[in-house]
Order: sequence, then structure tokens, then C-alpha cells
Amino acid sequence: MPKAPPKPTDSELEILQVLWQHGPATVRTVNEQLSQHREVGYTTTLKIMQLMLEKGLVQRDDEGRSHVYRAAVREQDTQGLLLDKFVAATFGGSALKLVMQALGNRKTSADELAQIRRLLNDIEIQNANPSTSLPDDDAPAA
Amino acid sequence: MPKAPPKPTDSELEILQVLWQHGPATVRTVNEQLSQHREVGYTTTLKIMQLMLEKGLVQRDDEGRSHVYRAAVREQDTQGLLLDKFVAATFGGSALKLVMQALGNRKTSADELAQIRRLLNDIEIQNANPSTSLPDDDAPAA
DNA sequence: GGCAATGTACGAAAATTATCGTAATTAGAA
DNA sequence: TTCTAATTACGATAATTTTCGTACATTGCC
Repeated sequence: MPKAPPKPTDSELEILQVLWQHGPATVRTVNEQLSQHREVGYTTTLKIMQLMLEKGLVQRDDEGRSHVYRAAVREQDTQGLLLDKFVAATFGGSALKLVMQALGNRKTSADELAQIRRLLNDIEIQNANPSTSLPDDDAPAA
Repeated sequence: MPKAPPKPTDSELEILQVLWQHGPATVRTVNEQLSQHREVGYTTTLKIMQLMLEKGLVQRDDEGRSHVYRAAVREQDTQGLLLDKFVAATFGGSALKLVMQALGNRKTSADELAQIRRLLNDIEIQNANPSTSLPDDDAPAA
């Protein structure tokens, strides 16, 4: 089994965000996106993306003169990995404390609260009846 | 206004965790706690704590031969600061996505779910009636 | 007082990450 | 083909963090 890619650094995560949202892209495109938020040189972005290739965080297609990069890790997987480490380091492993803090000192809209309530209901249904598959918001009702 | 202490690094956060849980402590005590989880030299811990002092993350009392360090930042404040940055970097600023991910791919006990429900209720009461103070579990009922 | 034990201070090295200048390469245009 | 513009490759530097060796200071015995 090939080794899983390492945890991305902050800069690498920025680049992954661009690739996740935009899809496969050249260094130029990625750099232009990053430049909208902060100043960063072209070769800096290039270098980081080359390192990301070595680490297995991205893959690339070398057809033609310019290379096209794409994310080699999925957004949800990466978020989950980072979240686990963050919860462990910052909240002693307690996801509950994290959620309390996230919801507590922050304004949360009624709509968001409703979504969380739905999620809670789903989880409790799942706990009560593990054989049933989770309801899917996008699927037609039975 | 004195500048706010910077975001602690991973090692600094480990040390803060010890100080928050244990209360004021000497380098030796902190190092013994850290050593229970991983190997780390005494002078390494000492050096990091000295840097934390310069950064304003801890304060110390130099009475007697050994110094006693205490956290200079509050646990909740620090968690909140780190959480903000984490949500911004990893979830594009959406606390909702964070909560969904935290609750979704993770087993959460019925007790924890109940606590989150209570929190949701409190938030909705607060939203509906901003003049009222939040209920406090630790305070005696009026 | 002198010595051993315990602490602190300091400096340096290693590891990681971020940054960018410059050289080499390639593709088209003229 | 020759030149130019765009792109990649490479190496060097800086900044930050982590690590620890060693020297210095202090305390409390004997």
C-alpha cells in the first residue's frame, strides 16, 4: 500500500483549495487566484506545487509546454485528517468541546441551526437503527 | 494597548495544555507531563517555555531557585483564536461545514448529542430574545 | 567552606517551510 | 531559422520551530 500523503502545510492547503474549487489548473492560474488575496511570486507558487507533487498531494499532466496540476487528495478526506489533528491538539480530542466553541462564540443563522438539528436527528436515527441507511436530502422521499 | 500574544505553535500549545490543566508549574513538572506522551529533553522544554515568556504566552514567578510558570492566555480565548484560523484555512470560513464534518464522520454519544441540543436551544432563545442572559449550568437557579 | 544536585541561560545546529533569482528549456512568431 | 515570451528546474536564502549540549548559578548538605 502506497504511503498516504502527509498533512499539507498552510500554503499547500491554500493551493489545494484552489484546485478543489477550480479543478485542474496550471501554475499560472493557481498563482493568479492566490494573488487576489495576498502577494506571492510566481516561482514561489511553482516551487510549492513541485514539492506537493513529490509529497503526493497533487498529480500533474505534462502534455504540452505547461503542466496541468490536479489535487491528488480529496477535500473531505483532507479536512477530516486536519480536523482530527486539530481537535487532538487544541481540544484534547473532544469533538464536543470543539462544536460547543464553534457554535458558542459565533453568530449562527437560524438556517444553519436548522441544518445542524437535521444532522443531529439523522445521527440519532442512525444510532437507534444501525441497519438503516442515512436519509439523503437530495434523494426523493420514499 | 499591549500587543496580543501570537498564535502558539504546536509545541507551545502542548505546554499551555499542561499549564491550563495543572495550574502554575515548574519546567520540571511540565517536562514530566510531556514525557508521558513522547520523548523530549528537559532543556528543550525549558527553551520553549523561555521563548513563550518572551512572546507573552506565559508569565513566571522567579521566587527561589526554580521558576514557576503560568499561562498568560486563557484556554477559551486561545482555542477560539486557533479555531477561527483553522476554520478559515480549512473550511473556507464556514463554521457550519466544520460542525457537520466533526459530527458526521465520527461516533458521538447520546449524551454529547443531548448537550449539543441544549446548546442549540440556548442559542435560539438568545437569538429570539437578545436581552436575556444565557442560562448557566453552574449557577444556582433564580 | 566545599561539593553534589538541581536549575537557568545561552548558543548552535537541525528540520521545515516559504520565498525568489536565475538559468535552462520550449513553443510559436516573424 | 532565429528571436521572444512563457514556462520549468534548480539552488540559495531567510524565517521559524525544535532540539539539545554546555556553561554558569544557586542551594543545601557534610
